[in-house]
Amino acid sequence: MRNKTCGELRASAIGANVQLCGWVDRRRDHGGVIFIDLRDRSGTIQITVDPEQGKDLFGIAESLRNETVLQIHGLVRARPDEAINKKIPTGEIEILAEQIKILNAVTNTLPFSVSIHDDDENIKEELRLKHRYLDLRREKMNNNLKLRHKTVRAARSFLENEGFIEVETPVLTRSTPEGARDYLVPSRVCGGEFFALPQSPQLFKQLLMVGGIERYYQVARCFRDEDLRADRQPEFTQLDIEMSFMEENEIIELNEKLIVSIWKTIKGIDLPTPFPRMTWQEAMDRFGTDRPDTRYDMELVETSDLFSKSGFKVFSNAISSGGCVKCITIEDGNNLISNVRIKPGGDIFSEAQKAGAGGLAFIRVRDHEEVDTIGAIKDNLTTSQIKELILKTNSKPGDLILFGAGPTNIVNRTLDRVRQFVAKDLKIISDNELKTQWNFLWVTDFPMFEFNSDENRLEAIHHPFCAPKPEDIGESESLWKDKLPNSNAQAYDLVLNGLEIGGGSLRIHNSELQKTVLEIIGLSKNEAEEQFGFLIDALSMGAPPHGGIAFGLDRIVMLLSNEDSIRDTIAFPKTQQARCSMAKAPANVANKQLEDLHIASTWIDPD
RNA sequence: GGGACCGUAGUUCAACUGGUUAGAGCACCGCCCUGUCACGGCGGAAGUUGCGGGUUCGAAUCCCGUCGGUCCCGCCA
Repeated sequence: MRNKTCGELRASAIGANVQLCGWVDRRRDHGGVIFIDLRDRSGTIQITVDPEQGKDLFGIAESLRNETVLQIHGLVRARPDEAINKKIPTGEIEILAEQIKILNAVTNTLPFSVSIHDDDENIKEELRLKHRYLDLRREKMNNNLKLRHKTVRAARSFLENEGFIEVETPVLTRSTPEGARDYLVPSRVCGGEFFALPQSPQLFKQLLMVGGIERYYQVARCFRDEDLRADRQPEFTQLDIEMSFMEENEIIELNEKLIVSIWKTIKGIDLPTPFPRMTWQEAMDRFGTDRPDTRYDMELVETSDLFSKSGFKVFSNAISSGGCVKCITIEDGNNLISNVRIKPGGDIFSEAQKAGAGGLAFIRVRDHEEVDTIGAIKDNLTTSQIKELILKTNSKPGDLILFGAGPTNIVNRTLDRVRQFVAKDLKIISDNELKTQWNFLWVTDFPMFEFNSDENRLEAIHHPFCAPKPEDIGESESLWKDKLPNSNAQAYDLVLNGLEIGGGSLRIHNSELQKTVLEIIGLSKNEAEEQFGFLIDALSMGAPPHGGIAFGLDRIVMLLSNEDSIRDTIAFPKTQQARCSMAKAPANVANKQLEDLHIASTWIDPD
């Protein structure tokens, strides 16, 4: 149908007869001469329709509307000097139309403009999702999908060179107790039983290692039936990787190279390596989170020593009951942030509250080591304490110091949140830096478990297949059960600008150790056997040491394309109600279908 | 499950503390225009103000409910 694309033609093609296909991006009708911007995936080019080419041709050109699908036969010719458009790549030339065939007319009113000229227009997402096919035709979305493809291709090509093979794993699998809520699929053949869609191919990729694949990857669709966010979809894509006979450091280094090659391909950037690394403990101490945004400072400073004997009860009580007092220093905060904002009712105060903090103490540093604060604090501060605080926080006159006091996890959560809120609010990183700075960080040495107080049991931080640090559990099997709860895992997350973009670990390849871990998270022997028996069996039949990682592809593409939502990187995403407003899914099904599946709905329509 | 914000011609927005005929750009329809490129000019059509209820002499505006969308907490790696 075509022998050239719109965007590829240049002055070198002058004199050629070409056939093009595409959409009418815009039509400019001068009565005598008509210009059509014809658009395809590659770009746009101007089609000129001259009345001298005949009434029929001109009549067709007059009837065209935006987004009409055309096939054009024409002659590539130079534009007159004064009509050259330097703003577009094809601006030196135009196509003199000799034949226009309407491949498909637009008979419906368009819900929004697709034209590249309107690409920055603020179209409601509701509409975009309903008519996603049109939305995808827009330049921005078209480019995002191309960028996504290039990202995957770069990963595939890198992994190919490193000896990885792509293996598909089942989408119909079994439900497992840990982690997110499963999407379930009733089995017709096995009445009363259900498949679950995989939250990740975790177990299968480990079993591929036991199967001697040694190096596996997959662009894997994963499903989690939890509430949505801007960066969370019920179905999302992981770049899933697993390898045998690799130590933690070797895995990290290889994955770092993978990321470097992706950024080189997509952005043309040579990322400096090695990426910085930080233990989980250090991340929590210095930033209050396991995924610190290291593009700016404002680090958390531990001031418990200073206030342990303070007469300010909020501080001293926090410490005596096992918690801590930490603070962040906001440079020039005295000018930038008013008391209204950090006192009850203020926006910064309520950020702290949302994190669970009871309050948000503050000290304003003035000249000559004087400070301003509330009376209750000031009355209990000695001159030497002030001196030490200023020294410790490295603060100077004009700075505002904000305090969190209480249980350590709440203090960390609070100050992390306030730190991010203030950084965004004060534009401590400029909009430009936000989009051009790539601060990668490996966070390592996660604890194996954390206590779930609701269920009164230990819970795996990543998942229950992460291997502990060998030095933490020792050689003696009989001590594992006691040592494991306080062990760290050989687990690592890759953090980029405060977002987790991947995470992985070495896996347990010893069946006894695996049994012990399952026991610690509260599975009985029977439950462990029932749910993970196949894994434990496999581990006892010559499982190689192995480990891997999974990257959140949607998030990576979101960052590479400077989008704020992963929906803009997914061709057909779901709304926040996990609904597809285009296909109108989910939807009711016929009773017969339910009968076949041996299930009945308990749903009662509110109407 | 909870909190916040949003919903007005096809679309993007406007309409003061509630006030009588709900406006404008683009798109659409008609006419004019031979070098534009976000072409231009003249004219026209286009509305259950998401839906339901309430308050009021009077509701796009205030209140309640509901549906849809977005952001966030819980949840989720």
